[in-house]
Amino acid sequence: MTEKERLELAEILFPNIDKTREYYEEMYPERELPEGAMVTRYGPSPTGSVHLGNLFSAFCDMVYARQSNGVFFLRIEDTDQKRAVEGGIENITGVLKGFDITPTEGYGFGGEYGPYQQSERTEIYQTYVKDLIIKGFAYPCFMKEEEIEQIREEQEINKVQIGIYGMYAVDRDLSLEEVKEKLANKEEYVIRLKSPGNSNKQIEIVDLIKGKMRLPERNLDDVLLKKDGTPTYHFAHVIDDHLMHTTHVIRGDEWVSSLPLHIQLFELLGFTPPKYAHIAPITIKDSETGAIRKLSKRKDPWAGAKFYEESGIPIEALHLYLATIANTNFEEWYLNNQDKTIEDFEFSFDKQAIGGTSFDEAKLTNLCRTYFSRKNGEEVYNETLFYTEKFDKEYNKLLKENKEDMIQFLSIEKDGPRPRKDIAKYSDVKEEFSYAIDSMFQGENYSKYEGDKTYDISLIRSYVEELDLNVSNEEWFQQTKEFAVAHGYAASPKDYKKNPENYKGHVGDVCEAIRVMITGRTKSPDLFSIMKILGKRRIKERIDLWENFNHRS
RNA sequence: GGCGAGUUGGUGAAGUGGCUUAACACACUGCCCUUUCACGGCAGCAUUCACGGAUUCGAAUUCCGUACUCGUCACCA
Repeated sequence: MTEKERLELAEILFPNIDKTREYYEEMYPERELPEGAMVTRYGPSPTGSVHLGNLFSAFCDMVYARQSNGVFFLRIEDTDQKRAVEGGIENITGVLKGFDITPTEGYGFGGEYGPYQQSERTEIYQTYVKDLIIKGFAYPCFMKEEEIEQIREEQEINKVQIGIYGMYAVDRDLSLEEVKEKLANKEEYVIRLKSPGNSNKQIEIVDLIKGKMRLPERNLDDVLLKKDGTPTYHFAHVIDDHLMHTTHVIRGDEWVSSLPLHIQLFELLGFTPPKYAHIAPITIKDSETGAIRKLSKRKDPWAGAKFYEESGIPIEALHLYLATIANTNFEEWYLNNQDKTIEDFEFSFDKQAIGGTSFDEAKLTNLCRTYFSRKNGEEVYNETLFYTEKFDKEYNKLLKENKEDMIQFLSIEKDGPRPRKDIAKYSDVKEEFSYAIDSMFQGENYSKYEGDKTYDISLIRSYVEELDLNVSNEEWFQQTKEFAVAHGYAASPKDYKKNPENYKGHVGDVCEAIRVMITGRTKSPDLFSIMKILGKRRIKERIDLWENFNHRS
């Protein structure tokens, strides 16, 4: 086709497109940003619930943009209406907010480079396609599905490259008359790229994470515009990331094989391609088969973003975990810089794992424990209150009614250099501090106590009579020791171990009896602190409770 | 099948030719501390980096081959 014919063809195909590329280039000028600022983007499809892997890539986008004073924008990639799910977009923005991964721009966040929803940008894509047709880099292809399938089979038999290219691209060189005729017959068509590539040649691509890669040049006539006039991912990516001035494309590594196409498209359109960073998927070793596979929403509860919120895993702890898988040196840095936060860490692409990252649940749990141990009682109280507001209304009410007590209990052993690590998630508070709320304690009684020891109730009663709660922890323990000795117990476990026959037990046994009676558990934070908060009256009530409970059973 | 990437202890992993008799963390085990549980301290936990070959005075690190794993080969993203 001559240039004149291509011009005519473009007008026939896109009569309603009256803008030019220059129009859009002018509309979306270069961003004015500081030197080295990265512009990243998260481009989810609203096709269902958000996966941990999506969250991870969004997290990376955020972190790199933030540390370089750049821009992190959200773009909804909804070019496939067949897969769209009702409420999908709201779900995405909701999850991002919930996880404190907040774009600085984009769908629902404002910005000058919108619309940030691909289904709203059809005209833009078509403008550029029209331009490609005029330049002879694209053409309408009328091939039917069956036809393509047949070619594919033939290619498989002949063991040649599969796809539409070269001699298989039968509509590549249709004359204007032929196109007009098919159009008149209302034949459906897609717009394909007229690829100038040669698959025997290789191109070298530098990926920020994976390093240098040699890939064959793309020689396939890929689809640019689908039958319904909407773009494919590849085309939309190139147009959008150019117009939105993305500097760093961070995405899953399932895209590396289409990289040559993307590069080719950028070149053909006369754009400078962005830098690419392809991240490996988060994997897991299947507990049954032992095979390494992608995290699956069906099999692994922690694959879905909802899981973290529901089970009460603090967002900040999850960020910590995402940071440790994002940069392999983060974990050690964080450990050595306890006073710093994620924002103080400088992430870099070359510290990012090239192979698949395995999900390590134990490590996440540990991170959570560390997180909680660094929070004071009031913070834990407030955050737990927030969590239960949504997921445990009943307990939420109790927490509010017992605020003063709760904060005191949650503050035990918090001020020292060795804070306790007994909470891993908000939902643990209820169980770990089950003794903190009277009404709950009475309700549950001692049914969860699994020990089989019997304790000397009258001994503990007389202990409580003598008990002085207005002394220091050291004095209290000294007095407890004296009490123990006076009643035939050893003052220390060591004494007891030396001559067990001389004693009924040791101080620890006395303390255990008290602990079990007033908390219903064999382990708890500092006993004296608990007794102080409880006060004598409530301690006595609980001993009565224990007695009644034991008599019944 | 083609193309690309990966393969280091129970786990996550550091490591880019000599400083590695393989860091760090988690888990686990033992001991210590201790009123319980934790926390903390000490010690143990890969003589070896998928396998085979090559280069080199020297390789987990470079090269070739094999195996396995993952990704991709749509008018889905």
